[in-house]
Amino acid sequence: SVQLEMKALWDEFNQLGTEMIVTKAGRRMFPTFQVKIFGMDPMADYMLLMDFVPVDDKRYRQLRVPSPPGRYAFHSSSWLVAGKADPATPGRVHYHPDSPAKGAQWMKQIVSFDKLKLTNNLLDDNGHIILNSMHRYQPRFHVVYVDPRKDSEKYAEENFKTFVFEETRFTAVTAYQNHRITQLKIASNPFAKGFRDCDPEDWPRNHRPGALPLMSAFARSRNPVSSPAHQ
Amino acid sequence: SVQLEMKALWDEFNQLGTEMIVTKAGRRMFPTFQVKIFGMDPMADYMLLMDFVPVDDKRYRQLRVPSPPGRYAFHSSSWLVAGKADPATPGRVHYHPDSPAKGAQWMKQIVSFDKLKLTNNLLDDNGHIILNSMHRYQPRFHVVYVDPRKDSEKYAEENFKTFVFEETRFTAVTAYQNHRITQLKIASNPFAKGFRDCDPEDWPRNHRPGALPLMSAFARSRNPVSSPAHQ
DNA sequence: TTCTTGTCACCTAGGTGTTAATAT
DNA sequence: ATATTAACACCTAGGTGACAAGAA
Repeated sequence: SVQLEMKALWDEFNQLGTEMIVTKAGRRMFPTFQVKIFGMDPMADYMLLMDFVPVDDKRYRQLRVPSPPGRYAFHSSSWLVAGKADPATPGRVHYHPDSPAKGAQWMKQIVSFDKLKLTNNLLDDNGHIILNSMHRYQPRFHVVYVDPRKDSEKYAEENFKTFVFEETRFTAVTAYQNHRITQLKIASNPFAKGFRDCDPEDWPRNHRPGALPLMSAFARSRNPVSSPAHQ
Repeated sequence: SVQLEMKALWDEFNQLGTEMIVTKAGRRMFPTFQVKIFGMDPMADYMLLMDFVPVDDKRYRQLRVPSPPGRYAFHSSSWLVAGKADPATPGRVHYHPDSPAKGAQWMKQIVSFDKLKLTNNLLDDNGHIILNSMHRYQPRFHVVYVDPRKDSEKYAEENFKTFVFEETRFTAVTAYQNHRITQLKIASNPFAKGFRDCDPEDWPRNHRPGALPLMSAFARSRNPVSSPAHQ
């Protein structure tokens, strides 16, 4: 059996509609897909891998609602269906880099897929997972028992187990659409700490271009949802 | 067969008398021990590992010669035998973290032992290699064929191959003894770039101690010991 | 006196969202 | 109008020798 790590965080993102950035060079997922594994044969070899399947055959677009007077941008609200899915991307698979390894090794600590990267480059030759932007995907986790028997191909069915956590579904995007997702990423991803503005210490400091005093809430976000007190 | 990478650099260090820092927390080697491997069975599994054996049973100390007037320290010259070796350290072994892997995998690129760390902490529990400071060591590289036969222990001898490169010998130290070794490390290790002072570009900038004008030597130190010009 | 330890500024290496410019 | 790209400041994470203080 398999237990998803950081489930609470995944749930929080999923409730808002998780988005994952895809770039030409490849972008890691956040949250990272991590699991605890139970019930393996400690002495047997296993391969661990992930793939991503389309949740539906739709292409999405964001409904942008002009903000009320006093806000300068748009308020991203809900996703609309923009049409039928683009042609499917190459169905790549990501093997956990420690594969193959013994069951004991896999079970003794959390298994983290933090080397996995997502790209929208159909011609990617770095072995990254290729996804269509503005499409929804379901990550899947597979465990393959490395069968020592000569005719192991015959038993592929029973040596293969798949685990799906629906709370890890996401929309692939090239730029965040939902400002709340952006804020949750900034709040929870250590690498985005530079964009937090509620840190109790080391203020003031250098700001971004256009960041005036009192305006910083807006300078930091393209689609501010609510800030009653500027001007 | 096995080919040592960066042999020219190893030779350069060896000519001066290579020193490797050991710390409580563990310090990487520089140069890093890296090899190219040939002649494996591409489909067979191998374990790759390193260990370190004493070159002799001596403890060393540095002969320090006072510098000529105008220099503020000592000029380290040659090593003297300080007596018999200290009690041997636990003879640990470092498995390359990709072990076990197929011959094809090992041969298709340079194998780098850059995760290997040296420590002088006899109680180390991070799995680092434990060495005695002021003693000389010879790194050894071992290839173990993972024998699929049930009675593989019987064939341990023939499934085991050891490679020794004498130019990788070094003295373990807690602080560099030979200033030329320090300079060569600074010149060739990217992580020590901050201590180079002959960079052809981006000058002027903050200098190192000893680099004139005269005062900059002290600008870098936290607790200037003697600065003729500041009260 | 000689060797060891702990802390530091300064790097490498690479993961963030931001932003302006570009593409569709 | 919407989506994508590329450069960027700002982080995390961790590898350097220098240095002062401590230990033997």
